[in-house]
Amino acid sequence: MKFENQPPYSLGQRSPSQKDAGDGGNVTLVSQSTLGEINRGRVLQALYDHGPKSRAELARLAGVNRTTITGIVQPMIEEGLLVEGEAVPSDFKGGKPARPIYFNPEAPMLGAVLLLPGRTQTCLVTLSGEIKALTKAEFDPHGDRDAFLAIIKDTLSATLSQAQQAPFGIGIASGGMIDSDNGVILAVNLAPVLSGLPLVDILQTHFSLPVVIDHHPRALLVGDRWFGPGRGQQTFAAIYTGEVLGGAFYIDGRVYRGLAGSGGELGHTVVQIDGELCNCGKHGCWETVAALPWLRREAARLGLANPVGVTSARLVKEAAEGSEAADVLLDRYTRNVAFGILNLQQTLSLNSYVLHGDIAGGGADAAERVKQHVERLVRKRPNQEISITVNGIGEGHTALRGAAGLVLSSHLKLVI
Amino acid sequence: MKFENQPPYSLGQRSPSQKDAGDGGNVTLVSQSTLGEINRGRVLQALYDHGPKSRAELARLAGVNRTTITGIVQPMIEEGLLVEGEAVPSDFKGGKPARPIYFNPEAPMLGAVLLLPGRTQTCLVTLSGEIKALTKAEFDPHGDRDAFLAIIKDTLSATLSQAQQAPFGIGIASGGMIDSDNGVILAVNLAPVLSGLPLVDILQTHFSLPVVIDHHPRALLVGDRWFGPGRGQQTFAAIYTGEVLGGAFYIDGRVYRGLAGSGGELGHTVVQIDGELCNCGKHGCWETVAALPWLRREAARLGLANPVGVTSARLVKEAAEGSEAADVLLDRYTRNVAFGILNLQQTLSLNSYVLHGDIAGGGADAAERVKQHVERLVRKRPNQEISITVNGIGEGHTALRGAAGLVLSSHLKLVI
DNA sequence: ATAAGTTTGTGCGAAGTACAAACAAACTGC
DNA sequence: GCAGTTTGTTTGTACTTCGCACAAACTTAT
Repeated sequence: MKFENQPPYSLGQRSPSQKDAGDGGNVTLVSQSTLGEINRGRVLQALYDHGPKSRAELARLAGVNRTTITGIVQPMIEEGLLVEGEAVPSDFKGGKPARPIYFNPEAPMLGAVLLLPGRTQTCLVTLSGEIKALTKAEFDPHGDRDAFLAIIKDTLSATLSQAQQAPFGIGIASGGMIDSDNGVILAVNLAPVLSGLPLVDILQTHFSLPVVIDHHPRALLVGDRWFGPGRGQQTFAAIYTGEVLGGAFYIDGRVYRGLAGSGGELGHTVVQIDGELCNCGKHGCWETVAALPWLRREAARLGLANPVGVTSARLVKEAAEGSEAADVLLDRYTRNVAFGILNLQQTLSLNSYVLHGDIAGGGADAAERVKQHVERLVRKRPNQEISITVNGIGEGHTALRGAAGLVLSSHLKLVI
Repeated sequence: MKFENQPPYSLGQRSPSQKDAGDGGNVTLVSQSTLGEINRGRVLQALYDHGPKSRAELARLAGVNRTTITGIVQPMIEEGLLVEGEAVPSDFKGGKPARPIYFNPEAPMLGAVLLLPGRTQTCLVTLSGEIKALTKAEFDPHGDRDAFLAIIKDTLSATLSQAQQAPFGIGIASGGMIDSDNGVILAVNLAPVLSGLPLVDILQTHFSLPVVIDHHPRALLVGDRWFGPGRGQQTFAAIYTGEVLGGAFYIDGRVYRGLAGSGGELGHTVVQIDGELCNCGKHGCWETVAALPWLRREAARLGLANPVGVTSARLVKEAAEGSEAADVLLDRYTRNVAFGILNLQQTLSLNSYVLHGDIAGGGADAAERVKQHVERLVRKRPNQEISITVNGIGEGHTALRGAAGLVLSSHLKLVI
């Protein structure tokens, strides 16, 4: 038959942003090789989420045949990524003892770099999250690009020289605007030396290792996911407050990036249309009312001592000691933080938020205040409890583990 | 070896919302049957996105072997879902003529229901998007549940009786708060008779057909995706303005739902912390400044004639005729609409927005104004153009096609 | 009219991966 | 020592994609 007299297959006009892709465009079939990779990644992810497990336990968790699991894990045992543990006496009457499987401590490690304006840290991270060979350095944020590259290469070389074997790759967490698809630091206002730097290509060429980069809040999220309170969760968000405000989300088992890593600019969502001028040029951004500059300016207005040194941790402490001004300011600040989380919750229903940075410094008390404000604002849904926690691990360490986790995600295909 | 002396595999405490799932929890491996289903769905999706294609063309698009495509499509031709078209003379010198493949016009159709307060429409939709057997009915929004169920069953029966064979299933688009996982209408403020109704189970039992339900803006999105300006796109959003404001997003090839369909309550994200009281109980929601109530109240304030009849279409027309008040009001209104899109863009970088409802009634002019406001507010990223279009198809028809598309998504596994 | 060249669609066997069943190994309790 | 149970391994089957060769159907040149 002829395919004529059919209604046009696009009944509305196509929008201009995405006309037909070229050959081999967005049609992706899954091959059997890909199937194998997907399943290997999911087995490894299950070990991250559930800890050491035997083949039979993994088979039960996945609802598949024991021989399927053996077929998946045996090659990884043989190549040294996984190792078999000692037999565990059974909980049952009789029964062959189970042999749990987990990551080989002698497997290659992961390289990690944290890039902050003017300073950098590098380290190695084991597959189970231990940090080794931590090295720190400083650089001139307005200095010469070649000088910076020499410093970063030297610092990384010092770190990598302490590994017995080549790591799987190097992950980089950086502030600023990052193009994570092309591995380029687009702009860092506080460290112009970094702006425009194709750091991934440079380091890949220099070290002959895979290199991945993402921006700092997303690295925090990945750190939460693999080694912190997000472990085993399918959906949650990381929110960072400090001099600036940022966030990232993990949705249905994937880090949300948006096009070229541009998603998640939460600090510049607007919560007060006619609010104060933001440094991005707009008015009333969430960052203008939920970051340290606002907090310190209000502390000065309320007459708190040494306002430039005010932090959430200090306010929690002073409120506990009876200071009403501290209590009032902390309440207003946590309410402002809550507005952005409310908008995120209304938009995406993530239900679980991990706080980092200054607000995390306020501990469980600050988190509980934020949670109470969010619950007052969000319309309740059946069976949907909102969780707001803090990541109690030191800031640099979460970001470094997160940078390492970027390598896990891309190299071991732990996330599909 | 023993797995002792290892760092605890959760270095931070887990947040309380999602402890370890039960057996068979969130570990999902992919089997070869699933692989086949995924690939069949992707081939069908490619036909939706690209129109009739031959096996060789599909193989090129997907980057796989021609025998792979033959193995996938032949069973669907044999079972009547697809059909081979007439040979198309080659563009080349020589070469066997290609046989394009597309949906069989005699394949089963899709059932669709649109549920609005007090009225309903049902129809059949062909796989290529034609609407047939459209039936309308009214019901008492405060009436008796059994009376309503009788009306909906009768209306659907009338529609389904005009199909030569049983449709694939029935999709329902409804206003209000919907639990799309369990198929329950949780609450509809303007039609209390629907609140708490497990409509999916009721209709599945009555008609012995698969039934799916989702809320109205998401059905609009699905309609855009399969049959409208979203066709072939991997990422875009649908925004609906009217008496209320709502939206939905399609991200990386999937409809975003959030837990039990709760994501996407865009109307109740806050854009003005100390703004006017919203009917949800909060202050300053996007809906309070970007829906018809605000528009009509401001029209009255500005002294426009017949303010209760003001719409975007009317303002566009009057502004074109020289009314400065209309022009000013339209500009303020499109700016308010732009704030919510700005926040969505900052959060998710969707880049492509399809407008529905009243704002779409303002046509390309209103869309262009919204776009200009958004572009003034959003910080430019390299290679990221923002597109804002309107879906020019009649409102009811997009939603009905969207309801039908819900069946496509779930029954034919066109979206993974 | 025939042959060369090209593209599409089909047939056949190989490869990769999961599944089912049976069996061996390793235990507990009687 | 044997029955019962669980874990891990072996063997063969099933499903799906891939590679290669060949048939079919055309255009162009001789």
